[in-house]
Amino acid sequence: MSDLTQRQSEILEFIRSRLRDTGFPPTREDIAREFGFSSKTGAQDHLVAIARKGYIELVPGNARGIRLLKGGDEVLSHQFELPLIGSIAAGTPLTAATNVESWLRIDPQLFHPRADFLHRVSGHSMKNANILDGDIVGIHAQQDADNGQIVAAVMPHPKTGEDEITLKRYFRRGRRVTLKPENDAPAYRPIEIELAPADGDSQEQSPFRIAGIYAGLIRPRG
Amino acid sequence: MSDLTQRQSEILEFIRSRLRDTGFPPTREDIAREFGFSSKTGAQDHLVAIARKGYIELVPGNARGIRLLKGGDEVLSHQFELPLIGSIAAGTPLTAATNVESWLRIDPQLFHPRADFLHRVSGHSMKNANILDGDIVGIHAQQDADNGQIVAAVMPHPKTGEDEITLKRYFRRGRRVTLKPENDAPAYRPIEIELAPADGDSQEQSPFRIAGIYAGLIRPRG
DNA sequence: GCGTGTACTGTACCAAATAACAGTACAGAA
DNA sequence: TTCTGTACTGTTATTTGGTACAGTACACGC
Repeated sequence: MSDLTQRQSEILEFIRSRLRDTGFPPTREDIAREFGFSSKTGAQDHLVAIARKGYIELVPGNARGIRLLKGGDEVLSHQFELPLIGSIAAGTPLTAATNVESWLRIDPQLFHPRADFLHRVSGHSMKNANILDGDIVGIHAQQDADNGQIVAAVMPHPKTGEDEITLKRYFRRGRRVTLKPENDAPAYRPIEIELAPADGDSQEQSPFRIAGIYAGLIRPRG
Repeated sequence: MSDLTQRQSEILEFIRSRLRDTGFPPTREDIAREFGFSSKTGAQDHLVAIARKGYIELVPGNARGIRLLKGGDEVLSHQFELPLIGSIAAGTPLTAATNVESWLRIDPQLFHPRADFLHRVSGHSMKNANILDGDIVGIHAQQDADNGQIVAAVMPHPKTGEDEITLKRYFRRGRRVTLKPENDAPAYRPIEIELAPADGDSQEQSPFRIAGIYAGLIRPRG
């Protein structure tokens, strides 16, 4: 259906999500920041390409002058839908199109705080928090969390090495982070992480990052 | 309905029309030009007033950072909405308009079996089934149930006498029905009910009826 | 009469944002 | 091999747009 390249449709999807979340389109700089470009020209080039293919219209000289053309009513319907995020392709932003398993028709505003995406829980590690295997949790996207909050952490799977989302209760003291499962069984051990010192020049990748905080759940069966 | 002044609602309407037509909000200068102000400060003052009254949100430092809050003309089909049933007015069918507290935008097909209506749980009587106070349960409407299923039972409140919905685990042996809470605390006692003999002419009201079976839940907060 | 809110004009500053120019690198088709 | 398109980095010029400050005028309630 799409004659857009992978990257281009990711960017188009980002524009849609920004419209959904903030009510207005992103700037070139917003796009560059989201995808990790160091220059906004990269974003501009993509926009021109997407516009040339007829998916958006660029209004010259206007800040945020991006108008969606195709799939316009899709934007409206996406207002009450949430992406279900499965596994995470390396180096992609979380809600990139490739990581979206499906869209579920649920009003994001049902959750408090508002949910930005969904994730299906597998396993029983959060049993004591009444989050069960097969539940779909709503996650409010944010980069940090308070002590004791349940977070969606992104970290490589111990065996496959592929990035995945897990729910854990978050505690931090200084540079020491503890991610604690909520299950008394001995198999469930807290994960201890020592954050790299924050010297601006460090190239080191943190072993995990917070994708957001737990904002509620859906249990799809009785 | 509107605590906005004449001028303020004109400006709000202009913002809406711009979003419809161009896909992004107007700038202060756009507004000033439209209404013939010679200075954009006039527009800014109006925006601040409208924001203060809760109709829009201004995102500081962002070009066109205007977000609509109220009055998004949401003409949505009920196809992807479910009624939240609160207390039940005497002699009304369950999903009669009077009993509907609100409509929540959730795809009924998310639940298995499909949900026909929702009900907010109050109390901890189903704690062991991992259904908590404040959870919103999806109910699949049907008149009977299998032994061991969790049902939404309609019965008069012991004090007020008003019909209400409660969740219980359902067991039936002959004419004897047991509605069992899922909580070990001694305060939660099973309810035992003797059904009236089923002679077709009986005018007798059964002391309870099954509104449907539990089909899953939504927990709206983290 | 005084304070408060609405409805503007006019000036000014500066961060936000667009947009153009000059590159590099790589992949696939002609 | 050359050409075209994608996917960027880096720099700079210029405009757009937000916001603060200082006013004027009028209406309304206390």
